[in-house]
Amino acid sequence: MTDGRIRVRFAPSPTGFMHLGNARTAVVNWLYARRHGGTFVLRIEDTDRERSTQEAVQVIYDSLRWLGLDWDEGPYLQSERFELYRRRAEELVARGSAYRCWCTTDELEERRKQALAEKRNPKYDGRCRTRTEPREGISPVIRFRMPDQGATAIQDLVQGEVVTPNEELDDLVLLRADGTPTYNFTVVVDDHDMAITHVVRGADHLSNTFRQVQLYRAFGWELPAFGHLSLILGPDRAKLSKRHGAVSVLQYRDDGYLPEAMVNALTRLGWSHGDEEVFAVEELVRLFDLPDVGKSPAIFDFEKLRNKYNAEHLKRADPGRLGGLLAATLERLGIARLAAGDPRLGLLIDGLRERSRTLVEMAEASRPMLVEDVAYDEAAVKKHLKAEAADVLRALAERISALSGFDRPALAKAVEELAAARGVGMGKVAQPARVALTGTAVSPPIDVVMAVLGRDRVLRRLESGARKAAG
RNA sequence: GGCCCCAUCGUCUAGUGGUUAGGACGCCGGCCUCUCACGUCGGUAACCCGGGUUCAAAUCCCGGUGGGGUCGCCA
Repeated sequence: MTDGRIRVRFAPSPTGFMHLGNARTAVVNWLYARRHGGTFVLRIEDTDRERSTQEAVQVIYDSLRWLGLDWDEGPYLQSERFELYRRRAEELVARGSAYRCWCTTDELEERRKQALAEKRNPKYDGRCRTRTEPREGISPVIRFRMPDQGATAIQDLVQGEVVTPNEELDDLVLLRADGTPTYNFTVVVDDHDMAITHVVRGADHLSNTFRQVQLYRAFGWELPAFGHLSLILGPDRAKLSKRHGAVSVLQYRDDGYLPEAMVNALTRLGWSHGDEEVFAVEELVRLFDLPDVGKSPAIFDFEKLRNKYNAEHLKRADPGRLGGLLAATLERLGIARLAAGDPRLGLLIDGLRERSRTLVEMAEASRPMLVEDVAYDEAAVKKHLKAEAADVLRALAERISALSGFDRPALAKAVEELAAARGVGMGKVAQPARVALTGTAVSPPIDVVMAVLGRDRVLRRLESGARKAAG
């Protein structure tokens, strides 16, 4: 169960927001490390200096922290390790496994286009493999000499055995003309240097893996285990991308989702545990394992995240913690500022957690009970604040003002007793009261509404409602 | 186009040769009820197609079809 030697890493490139696919990869790596008592390493792959930004690095930290995925090592920044990669590249050149190439990007682009037009494989033709003299005014790249015979096989923890012919692999660039290293090179050097035992990433990297395997061999390094997770697809069945909208992890935080719901939903793509669907993070740590992950791609079901995972985790979350989150949401939405210990928070959580699917919904549902003025819904007024309701509301106000306590049981009792005294059902009292108190026909139980509002507001709103009903 | 991967309700999935093909989200209806929810009961809906193998195939094999990934001096 515990293997301290297991080392996994999450190695995103900081080129924008962190989307659900990256998040899933991070979650799986983290769960795998935690389950096996291993080490979770964070490495930022910022070798592309054009596209990498400091803000995007911050987004990665924020996203991981929000999800609760703490890392044991790092963050390592590849941009701080360029000298190391350069030395490694020269090492390969010295061994004859890599060579300098003076072809320009324009030339390559031209050949690629032509190959595609002739329906040939657009791989590098290897014309610089034997060239030794430089070309005037062109700084060369360093290319890896890929074997062009045979085949490369990998044993993948998720995908099983996958084999590809080596003629598919072309001589990839290790170092660009400006001396900076490329992804396929740094990933191998770093995974080796950082003693990564399990490389777990998205299946979009599967075809790169064959190239990387050849790099490991050229260096004479031991291979890590690989696990390629099938991709998360958008509703159109294409790889999840910006086009699909609402795919940034932090967007879910802002939309009122709980991180554990997110982790739960992401983990359940391709993985299951009998008929159980809702898991606490600790349960996932105990139950989740890589070999149990299926390999068919999955479409992320945004509706189920909301209706099932988030709704369920909202019901299970600690009320105190939820109170804090709700307070923050109320403030952010400009609805109200409630102090941490405000007793209304507890009442709102009790009254709303089972009727809300997100924190934002909860905050919006709290609004009528927290703001100064009642916003009357015309249909609700028309239906429930009829002439005969005026009397009921005044009678209720009378009972409320006579109350010595102002807690939920006392308030519920006041409403029940009024209904009984009048020989009518609860609905005849509670519905007009609900509209008078909140302006709408839908709210948490009436005792909760009154407890949150407080005596003064209740009496004031009951009177306003009565006047409105009387016409 | 080459190479690689995938294929059970609309979606996430259970299933590992013999099941009335199960669960969940959604949708529809009943019950509960101060509204809305929650809960609960019931319904709707799937094994991509074609060949094999076998007494028996959603399960194994082959082919097809469909979908996806990848083919950068991006990661």
